[in-house]
Amino acid sequence: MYSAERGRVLNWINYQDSRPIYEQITERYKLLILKGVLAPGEQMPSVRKLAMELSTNPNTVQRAYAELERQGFLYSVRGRGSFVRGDSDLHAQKRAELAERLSAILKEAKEIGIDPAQLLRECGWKENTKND
Amino acid sequence: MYSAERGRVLNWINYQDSRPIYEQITERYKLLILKGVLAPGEQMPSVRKLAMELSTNPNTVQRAYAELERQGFLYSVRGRGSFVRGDSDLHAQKRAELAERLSAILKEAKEIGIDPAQLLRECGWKENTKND
Amino acid sequence: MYSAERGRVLNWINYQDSRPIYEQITERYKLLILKGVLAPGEQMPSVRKLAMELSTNPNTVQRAYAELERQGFLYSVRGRGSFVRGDSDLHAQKRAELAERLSAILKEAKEIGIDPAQLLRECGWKENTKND
Amino acid sequence: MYSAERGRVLNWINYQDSRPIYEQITERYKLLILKGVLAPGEQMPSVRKLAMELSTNPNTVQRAYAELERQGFLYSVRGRGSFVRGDSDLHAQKRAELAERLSAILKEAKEIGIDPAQLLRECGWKENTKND
DNA sequence: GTGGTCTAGACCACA
DNA sequence: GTGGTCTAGACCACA
Repeated sequence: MYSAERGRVLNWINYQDSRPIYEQITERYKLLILKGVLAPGEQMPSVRKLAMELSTNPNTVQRAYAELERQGFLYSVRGRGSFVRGDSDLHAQKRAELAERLSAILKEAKEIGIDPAQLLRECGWKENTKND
Repeated sequence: MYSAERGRVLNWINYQDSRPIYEQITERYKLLILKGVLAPGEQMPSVRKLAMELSTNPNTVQRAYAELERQGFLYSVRGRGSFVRGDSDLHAQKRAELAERLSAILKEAKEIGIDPAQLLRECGWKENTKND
Repeated sequence: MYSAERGRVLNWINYQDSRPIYEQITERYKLLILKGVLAPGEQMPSVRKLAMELSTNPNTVQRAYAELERQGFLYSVRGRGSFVRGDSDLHAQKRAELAERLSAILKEAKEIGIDPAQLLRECGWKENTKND
Repeated sequence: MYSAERGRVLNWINYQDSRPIYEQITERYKLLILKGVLAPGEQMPSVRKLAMELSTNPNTVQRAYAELERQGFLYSVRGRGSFVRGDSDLHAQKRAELAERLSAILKEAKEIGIDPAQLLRECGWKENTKND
C-alpha cells in the first residue's frame, strides 16, 4: 500500500469521470494532505513529472497545483518546486464543508418525508456506538 | 401559496446559479413530484408555455423534460403532452441516492479523522430525538 | 471619453509591462466595476470578443475572467455569458487592500527615518483640506 | 541583536515567500544600507560566504549583488569584493519611490470614491501629531 | 532542473 | 452563439 498511498500508482485518473481532470488531481492531493500522508514541508512531485506519470498535460497539472495553492494546501516557488503547506486550518475548513453537505442532505430528506434517522441507519450508522 | 407550490411563480430560475438552467428545472420538478405537489397522471405544463414563463429557451425546457423522462418521473404522449408518472419507486430511488451521498460523506470524514457523530451534532442533528 | 471608459479603446494592454496580460485585464475590469462604469448585472464582453479586441488569446482572457469570478466581481454562465456581480462587499475589500498597502509604505518610510507627514506633503496631500 | 542587525542570523530567507530569493536578499540589504547599519565603504560578505550562510545558490546571491550594484547601493572591485557605496542620493531615491507609491494609492482611492483622509486614519495615521 | 505565462487550436456542454 | 477543459508546444524567470 505504500506507493499507492503516496500517489505512485500510475494513472489513477478516471477519464470516464464527469469531473475534469484538474479537479480529480486537486481532490486527490487535498485528501492525501488532510490524511497526513503528505507531511507539511514535503515536496510535491514536479509539474512535469506528475504530468508524465498521469499521461496528462503539464498545463492540466499546473492548474491543479494553482488551485491547491489558492486553497492553502500548497505553496510553489519558482525554480525550486511545490511544497505542502503547514496544516493551518485546513481541517476546520474541510470539516465545515462536510457539515454543509451533510446538512443539505438531511434537509432534502426531510423535504420529501424521509426520516433522517432511518436514512442514517441505512447507511451503516449506529447511534450511541463506536462506528468503524 | 398554491400557485407558488405548483411552480407558477414566474421565473424562479436563478441565473447566477452555477448549475445549468435545464438542471435547475429538472431538480425543481423532481422535488415537486416527490413531495406529491404534482400528482401521478397530472399533466405537465407544455414545453413552450413553461419556456415562456421562465423566459428561457424551449430547447432548454425540452432537455429538462427529457431528463425527467429518462429518470422515470415523466412520460410523454405524442401530440398530447407530458405527464407525471404514477406510483413508482421514485421515492426508493431518491432514498438510495441520499443514503449513498450520506455514506460518502461519513466515509470522507472518517478518512481524515473527523468523528461523524460530532459532525452530525454540528449540523443540528440530535440522536434519540425528533429532529425538526 | 465614453468608449474609453467602457473599455472600447482597442488594445490597452501594455506588452512591456512586467505584469502578465491576464493580470492587466483583471485589474482593468476590477477598476471599471469598482468605479461603477460597469453596472451590476451588466454583461461582460464575451471571452472571444475581448480576446479579439485585445489581439490576445481567448485562454488568456478566460483566465482573467476566472480570476475576476473567484474574487467576486463576475459570475459566468455557460452558454449565456459573463456578468458583473452585484456590489457585495467589493468596496470594503478594496479599501482593506489599500489600507494595507498604505500601512506598509508608512512603515517602510519610518524604518529608514523618513517623516511620513512630509512624504504625504510631497505627493500633494494636504491635511485639513479638501484634496482633489 | 548586533549580528542580527548585520544580517548574520543564519538563513533569514523565507522560502514560503512568493518573492524570489534574490529579491529578498536585495531588499534586505537595501534596507540595511538605508538604515545605516552598513556604513559606506564597508565590505559586503563575499558571494560564496553569504550563499553558504543562506544555504542558497551562489548564482542567486550573485544576482542580488548585481541588482544592488545596478541600483547604486554597491560597487565591486575585481579581486577584492563588494562594498557599500558612499553618501549617495540613495535616500532621496528611496524617498521618491515611496512618494510615487503613496501617490498611486491615494489616486486609486479617489478614483473609486474612497476618502484618502479616512483611509489614512484607518491605518493608524493621525494628522497634526507625532506618529510612532 | 523548477514553476509561470502564453499561443493556437480542438472539442464539449449549454442556451 | 456562450463559457470550460484540454493538448502540444513555446519561451521566460529563477535556483
